[in-house]
Amino acid sequence: MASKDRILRLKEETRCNILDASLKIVKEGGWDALSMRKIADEIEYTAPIIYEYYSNKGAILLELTRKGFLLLAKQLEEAKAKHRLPAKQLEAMWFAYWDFAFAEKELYQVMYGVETSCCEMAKKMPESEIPTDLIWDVIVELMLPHVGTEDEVCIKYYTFWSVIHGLISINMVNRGTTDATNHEVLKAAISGIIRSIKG
Amino acid sequence: MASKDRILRLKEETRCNILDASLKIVKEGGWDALSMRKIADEIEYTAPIIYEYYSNKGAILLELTRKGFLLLAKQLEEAKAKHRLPAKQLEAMWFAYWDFAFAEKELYQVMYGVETSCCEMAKKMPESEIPTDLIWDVIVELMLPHVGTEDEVCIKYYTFWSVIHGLISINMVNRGTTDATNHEVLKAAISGIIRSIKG
DNA sequence: TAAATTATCTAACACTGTTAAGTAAATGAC
DNA sequence: GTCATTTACTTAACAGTGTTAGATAATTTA
Repeated sequence: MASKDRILRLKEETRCNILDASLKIVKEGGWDALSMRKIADEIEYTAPIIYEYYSNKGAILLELTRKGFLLLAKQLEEAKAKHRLPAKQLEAMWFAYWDFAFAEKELYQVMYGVETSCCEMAKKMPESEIPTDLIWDVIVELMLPHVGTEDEVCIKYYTFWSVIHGLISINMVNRGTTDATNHEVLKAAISGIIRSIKG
Repeated sequence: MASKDRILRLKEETRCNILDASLKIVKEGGWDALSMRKIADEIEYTAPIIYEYYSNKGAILLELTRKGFLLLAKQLEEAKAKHRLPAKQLEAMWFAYWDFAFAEKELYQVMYGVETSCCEMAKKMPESEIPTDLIWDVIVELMLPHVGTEDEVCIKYYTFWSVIHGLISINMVNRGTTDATNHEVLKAAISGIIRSIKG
């Protein structure tokens, strides 16, 4: 029967509408703003209907996560296709990764567990700058006798911080790697950056 | 009056107990498990009492964040004090930073917006490995004619991923740096790692 | 002892995710 | 066509969340 097909198509469309509505809500008000009732409002149903399509809220997040990975993969492939040399491809791919993170900020957040909601004021907390300053000072000293500019120190500091914080969050949120690999990555990165400062 | 002092001391103690109770709850059940009523239970009061000490839940998180930064700073200083050469100091400080993140996992999470709760299954999602595989392949190719071992590729992959994901999350959650600095860090890191692969 | 202040709790509001039960609409069989 | 069954959808509820207002008990002050 053709009506069966039509109904199946409508169901599939609603499944898709739920995801679209969710992403819309999140883009407007952040992940905290996402609720089953708001999704229902958006698709003009009541909340329990959503459970006919997704077993719970987590399943919706999971589906968005999946879509995120597929979109990221597509953009990585496109970036790769624009070059022939592996070195150029790799560079382009990581820049594509970077661009994806900010173009699809909300997807990136749910894919890799990056919080933004909580404690907006933590940015302005003076205590948060103490660790920064401590390390900053040592970088300055390491540069001596050359007196590094603000920018030079800043770049080195963020390079350090990024690689270490990145490795930490990857291990906390996603499936990280082995302790041995972690240590190897850390050691090599730190000594590499130190060399790049001294040299 | 001495009783005034005693009361003030008791109040200060309760303020502290609230933080201790919060951290205990979080360590037992993660950040999602933290609620005003559970904190109240723990300190043997009812929920509204907490609002006499902290204006809202966010203020408690903020205070824990502050304590986290101070503890991290202390450990960085201790690590620094163990060495004389700036290079050795820097190395020791970043390793101390690493250790802090896992020893005080819950504090690190709230300090730097690292989620763990949501989507535990996302780790096992096959789609999450597609971007990894795409980049992995290019790293392998870049190593040619030398055929890199699993470990060699893994270390390079995680080095790339860490620095880029780290820079992204720092910019999303904490106060990042300028676009120019970001770009500089990215460019230098990527070409640095590529050089370390080829050389 | 009486009044005023402080400490604490109960009850409520508006939310959240989720489930069970009920109702209306469409579909099936005859 | 009518009747029974299934499907679609809603309302109501439960247990939980952060937060506030108002009532009550305890303590301090006069």
